[in-house]
Formats: sequence, C-alpha cells, structure tokens
Amino acid sequence: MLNERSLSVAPDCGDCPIRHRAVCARCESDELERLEQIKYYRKFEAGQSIIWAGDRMDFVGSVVSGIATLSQAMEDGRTQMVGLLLPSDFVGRPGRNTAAYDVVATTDVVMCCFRRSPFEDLMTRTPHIAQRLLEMTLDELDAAREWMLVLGRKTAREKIASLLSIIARRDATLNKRGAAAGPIVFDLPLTREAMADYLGLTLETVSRQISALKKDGVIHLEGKRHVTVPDMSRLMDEAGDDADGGLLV
Amino acid sequence: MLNERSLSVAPDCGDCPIRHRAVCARCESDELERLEQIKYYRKFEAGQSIIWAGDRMDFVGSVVSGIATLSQAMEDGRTQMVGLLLPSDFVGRPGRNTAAYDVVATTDVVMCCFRRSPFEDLMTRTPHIAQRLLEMTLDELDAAREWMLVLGRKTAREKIASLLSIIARRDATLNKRGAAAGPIVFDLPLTREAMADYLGLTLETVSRQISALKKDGVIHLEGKRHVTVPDMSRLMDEAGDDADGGLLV
DNA sequence: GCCTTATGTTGATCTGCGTCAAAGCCCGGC
DNA sequence: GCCGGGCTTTGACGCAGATCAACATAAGGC
Repeated sequence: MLNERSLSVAPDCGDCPIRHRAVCARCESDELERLEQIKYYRKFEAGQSIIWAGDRMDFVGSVVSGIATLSQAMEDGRTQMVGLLLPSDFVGRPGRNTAAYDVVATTDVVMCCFRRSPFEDLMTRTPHIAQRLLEMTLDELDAAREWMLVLGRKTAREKIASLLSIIARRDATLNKRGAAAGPIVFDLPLTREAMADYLGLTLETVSRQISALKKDGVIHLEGKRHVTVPDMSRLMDEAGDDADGGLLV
Repeated sequence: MLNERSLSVAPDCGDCPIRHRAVCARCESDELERLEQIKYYRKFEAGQSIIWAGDRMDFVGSVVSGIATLSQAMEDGRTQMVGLLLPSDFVGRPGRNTAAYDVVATTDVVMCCFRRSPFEDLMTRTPHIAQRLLEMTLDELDAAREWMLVLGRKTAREKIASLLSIIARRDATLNKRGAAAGPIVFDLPLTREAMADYLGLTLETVSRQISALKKDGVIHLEGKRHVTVPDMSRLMDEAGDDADGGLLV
C-alpha cells in the first residue's frame, strides 16, 4: 500500500511524519523535543467519521497512514468533496475551534495529533513551524484552485481523466518512483460515489466515463479498482492538462 | 466606491493597507519601519494584465484599491476564475518565483508591493508576519473550498444568488456597515462574462438567471450593474446556503 | 450628428449529464 | 450451499444549461 511507504522515506526524524514532513522541515532538535512531548496517535476505521462539520475541534494533526476525505454538504444532501487527505497531509486550523468540514476515513487511518492550544503555543515560540505550515497551506490552495478549473470547466470525461492523473501522480511520488516511462499501475482508493463527490458528478456518470476510457484503451481495469495506465501522456491529454500539468494534491 | 473606503477604516497604521491588514495585524513598530523602507506602489488600468501565468514573479504585495481577478485558462480558451482580489488581499507567494495564474485588473487598481527577496528576508526575521500570512492563506483556502461547493453542486440560479450574496457581504464589511436589516445596494464589479468565468457558466446563462431573479423580485436592477437586494435572507435562501452562510472571499 | 466597439439581452435549438430503474458482481454471514 | 447488502454497471428518458444567432443599449471617437 502506498500509505506505509511514505513513513519510511525520511526516517531520519523518527516515526512521526509531522516531525519531518508537516512541521519540522529542518529538523532542529529543540522543537522536535517539544513536539514529541505533546503528540499522540489516533486510529480510525474505514468509513468512520473523524470530525463532523461544526464540531468543537480541540486538536490538529497529520495523517500518518490511510486516506481521508474533507467534504461539505448542503441541507438537501448534495455533497462536494473539498480535500483529499493523504499521508503527511495536515488537518485542522490553528486559531479556529470549530471544524468547517466533515472529515471521513476512506480507508483505515492513523493520525498523529496535537492538542490545539499547546500546539499553538509552540507555534508562536517556533517561527519556522508557522513558515512550514504556510508553505503547506499555499500548496493546498494551489491544489484547490486547480480543482476549481476541473469543477467549473471540464467535461465529465476530462474530470475522470484528471482525477486518475492526480491519483497516479500522488501515488508515484509517495512511492518515490521517478517519472517512469512505462505503464503505471495503482488502486483507486475511492468508491465511484466518492469520485462523483470529488468531481461534482453523479456516480452513474463516473461509472459510464470510466467504462468509456476503458473501451477506448486509455486505461485497463482489473476488477473494479485496480487500474493500469499504459500511456500516461495519453491520459493527461484526455484530462485537457497542458503538458506536465498542475500540482494538484 | 467600496475601494477607497477600505483604506480609511483603520488609519491608525498610516495609508498602506499591508501594514495593518495584510501583514502587520499587531502594528509593532520595528517591522513597520522595515516594511516601510522596502515598499513601493504600482498602478494598473482597468482591463490591464497585472501578471501573466508563467511569468517571473519578483514581487509580492496587496491590493490597495480596485478589484482584480485571478484566473486559469486551458489551451482551448476555457477559463475559470480562481480568486477575486479586493482591497487588502495579498498577491504572490513567498518562495515561488513564477506566477501560477493570470492576474487582471477589473477596475483601476493600486497595489502596494515589496520586492520578493527582501520581503522573504523580513519574513524569516519577523515571525508574526508568517503567522499573519498563514491566517490569511487559511481564509483564502476556506473561500476556495466554499467556492468548490458552488462550482460542483449548485444550479445556475443558485450560483448567481451565491455570487450576489458574496459581493453584497464583502461590500458591506468593506464599508463597515453592520448587518443592516434594510435593503442592500451595491454595484456589480464584474461583467457578465467575468461572472460566468467565476461560476463556471456561460455569459448567456448568467444574463438569463439575473433576469429571472429580477423577474421574481429577489433583486432589482437599475441599469446593468446597480443592484438592490430588498431582502437579503431571501437571496441567501436562493443561494442554497444554510442560514448565515459561509465566509467566501 | 454617425460609426464602431464593448457589453448585455433574448430566442431557438442541441446535447451532456442527471434521474430513475433494473440487474450484475462480490463478499461476508448463517 | 443460500441469502442479503454494498458497490457497480448499463439502459431509457428528460431537462438544465451550452451553443448559435440576432438584436438592444451605451460609450467613445471623429
């Protein structure tokens, strides 16, 4: 699985990804020490809600393993996913005490958490934590904006191709494969319904477009979830992305 | 106009909004001094491009007056707006030297700028600048996510109502009007085409839906741009927002 | 005044995707 | 083994919004 792997890519800082990936990019020992003292782990099962929108949010943290989704719903039930959380992604917002979105574990999830107020204290005392968080937030903002183009202007087929590209790319970087020229293989971490919520489509349309891409030889499917992309550039072409595309999360 | 007004709401820090709004929320004198020494102003005319996507970006800054748009285009011309920049909004990304989006002045715009590298130096020396920037970026991220729900799940009519609510609300806060119970009046700062690019629609659909909202008495129009909202809660209802809605930029 | 250009409105028609419905596949429980 | 429930696929049909097109309005420039 892609999840465990990400832990081992930079083990120099120990086993908690927030130490080297999310917060402590430079790994100075003082902050590590202090972070270490206030951190704790939480586990969630696939399908379980991690946070409900509107809930009191008394912790921040990062995903250690597994996949979670961030989403927003209207009263009548229409739902839009607004974030996809993969290992090393940060959850929660310093300075806000109620959650703005629903967070749901898609697979089993382990999170590395910090109670909010000690974390905030630490942040004010440790400048580069805020800087690192700023960097990460700017990346997320770029991803959200890329996603807005997908939602607002792409056709269903392009949306599916875009999503597949994103997953393939994130999977590749998590697994530290370079931009391999050969076929790319991965498992879809989302149900058709979750993909629909991601892309602003219905699950039927998602299913139909995946079938169409398969029929046209853009992808191959084994079972419902295992995908092979024989030619990545062809897929990116279908996505309507210019050349090597954006940096969507 | 809404623009000039925003300058005078917090004059205690002088005439540059970046000092009190964008960067120096707490107005400590040292940083003010240093910021003062490296800042400069730039003016742009309505319709003029401020930045082209892919350009070298050698400054960061904030909007002093006027309105600008952030947008993204596909090769075939399809365009999606991904940000609306109003006075006090920050532009540019510390740590990145090429622009990711097109920035266009919608009205005449004045920006308060800082060359990027001195600004970055200053940021590393002045912790709370990074913290303030983080706060602003998180707000933008929330806005982008709210917007994703609009793009992905709302009908054309709801999209228009959402946009009108957002503009009404921002206009109200910029002008320091409280949540007045009476009718709300404002000018649309965007053409029909720009609204379409914002909402992922065509300009014809925008025009039709505005006409429909007018026919149904949700809004009144004088000329093409001057809008009166007799009952704000009615408009928000049309937007599909729950109660007092989100905090879209 | 008239001509041009940018902007907005409205109508007629087409189509991509949503909606409703039925059925297939796979896994876990009994 | 059989049954039930979650997930997925596929079909038939309708509609919201795109597309194509004509025209209206307003602002400059001369």
